[in-house]
Amino acid sequence: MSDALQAPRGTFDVLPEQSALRLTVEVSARKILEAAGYRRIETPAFEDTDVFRRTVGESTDIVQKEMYTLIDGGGRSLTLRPEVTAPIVRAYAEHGMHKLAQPVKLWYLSSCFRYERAQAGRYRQFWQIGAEAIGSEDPAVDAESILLLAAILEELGVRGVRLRLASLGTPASRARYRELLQAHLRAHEDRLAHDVRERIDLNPLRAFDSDHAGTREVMQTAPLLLDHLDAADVEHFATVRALLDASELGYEIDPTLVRGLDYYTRTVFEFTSEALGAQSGVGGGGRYDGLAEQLGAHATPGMGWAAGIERILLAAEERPVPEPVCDLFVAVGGDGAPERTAAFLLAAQARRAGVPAQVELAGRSLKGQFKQAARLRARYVAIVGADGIELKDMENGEQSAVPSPSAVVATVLRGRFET
RNA sequence: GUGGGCGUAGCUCAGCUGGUAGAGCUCCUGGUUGUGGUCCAGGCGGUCGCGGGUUCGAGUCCCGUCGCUCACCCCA
Repeated sequence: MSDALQAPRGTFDVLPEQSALRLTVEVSARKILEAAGYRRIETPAFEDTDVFRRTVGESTDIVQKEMYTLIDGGGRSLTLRPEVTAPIVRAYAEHGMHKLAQPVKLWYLSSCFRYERAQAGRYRQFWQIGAEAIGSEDPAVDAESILLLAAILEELGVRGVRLRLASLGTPASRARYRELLQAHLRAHEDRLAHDVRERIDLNPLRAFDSDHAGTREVMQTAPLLLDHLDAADVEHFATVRALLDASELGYEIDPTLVRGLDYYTRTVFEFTSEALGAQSGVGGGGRYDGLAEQLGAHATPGMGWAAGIERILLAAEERPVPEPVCDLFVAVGGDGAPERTAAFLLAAQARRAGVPAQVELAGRSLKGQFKQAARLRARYVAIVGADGIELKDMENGEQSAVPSPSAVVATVLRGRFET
C-alpha cells in the first residue's frame, strides 16, 4: 500500500457516482447558456506561458507561485492553464472571430491547474464552467452574463448565495486611483500589517482584505475606487446595476471587491455561498477590456465568469443521482460454449434494438447471476440454456419459454412501454 | 511554504495499563445437483502508511518521514 501509486496531491478521481452528479451540473449549465446563444469551446490544456504571464499579472499569486510550467522537447515554455479566459481570448484573436457578429458568446467546461495546498473546495486540478462574451462593451452584456450564472446556481440549488458587485473602472482611472491609495497607505504606513506594507507597490488593493486591526482602521478612511471612476465608467456601472435591478437580482455593492487577476476592468462580481468552508467563492468574473491587447491582438472588449464545479457541488443541495438502467440481463444457463455464445449474442442483439442489456461476464453460478441481475435492477432476465431460452419478469416472477432471441427482445421492448 | 487533526481489510470502524489482528458492510461459494434483493453457513481480503528506536515482545510507547484532511496565504 505504502509504495503503491496514488493520485497526485490535490487531485482526485471522479468515480462513477460523482461523475453522474457532475453531469447534472454540465447539463444545467449547458441548457441555460446555450439558450442564451453561448456555444461551447475547448482550448488546449496548456498554452504558451506568456498567455498567462502577460494577462493574469506578474504580481498575482497565480503567476508568482501557482503555475505548472514545463519546458517541452523543443525548448518552449508551456503552462498548464490556471484559468481559461486568457486562452479563449487568444483563440478569439487567433481565429479572427472579430469578423463574426459581436459579441461572440462562448462557454466551456474545462479543468484548470494551480499549484496550491489543497483544502475543502480547492484542488490542484479542478474544473471550471465558464462563459465569455467577447466583442461588445454594452453594459447589457455584463448584466446578462451575471444573470446567467445566477440562473445556473439557482437551478442547481446552490445554498446561501450572495452576489457582490463593483466596478474597477478603466486602466487609466484605476491607475490614478492606485496612486491615491498608495499615498494614503504610505501616510499611515506605521500602522499597517507587515505583509500589507510589502504590497503597497505591487498590489495596494489587497490592503482592503486584511484582518489586521491597524490596517482595518487605516482602510476605514482610505479612498474608494468607486468614488474615483471616470464619468463613462460611472454611467456604464449604473446601467449594469439598473438592468440587474430590473431583473430583480439582489446584490451588494462592495467597493473593496478585488478579483485575483489583473486583467479585469469595469464590472467585477463574485458569488459566494455560506455552505462552503473557507473558500467561499462559488464563481465570479467581470469585464476584461484590455486583455486582448495584452495578448498582442487588436483591442477587444470582453466579459465573462468562471464557476468551480467542485464548489458548486459542495454548496448545492443533495439531489438524487439517476440510476443506470438495465432492462435485460442475460444469464448463462449451462456451462457449454454454445450457451455462452448464444447469451453473448442475445445481449448484443438487444442493445442494437435499443434495449439496455448486460450479459454475465464473471462466470457466476446461476444463483449469483440472479443476484447480479437484482443488483442491476434488471427488469427481465433471459436464461440461455441448452434447451432454449426462458424469460423471467423480475417484477412479478413469471417465467416462460421464449422461441427465439428476437422474441426476447420484442417482449422486453413491450414491457418497457407498459411501465 | 506554515500550523492543527487523522492514517488498522475495498468501505465504516473496534483493538484496554505493550502479549503477536477483529467486527459490520461489500464480493464469491454453498444451503436450493439451473433461479433474485431476506435468512443461515463458509470463504476471499491486512507489509496495522513507511523507516528507525525502546523492549523478551510494538497496531499500541518514542523519533523521523510520507500521505490524507482542515485552516493560514490566495482563489474556482
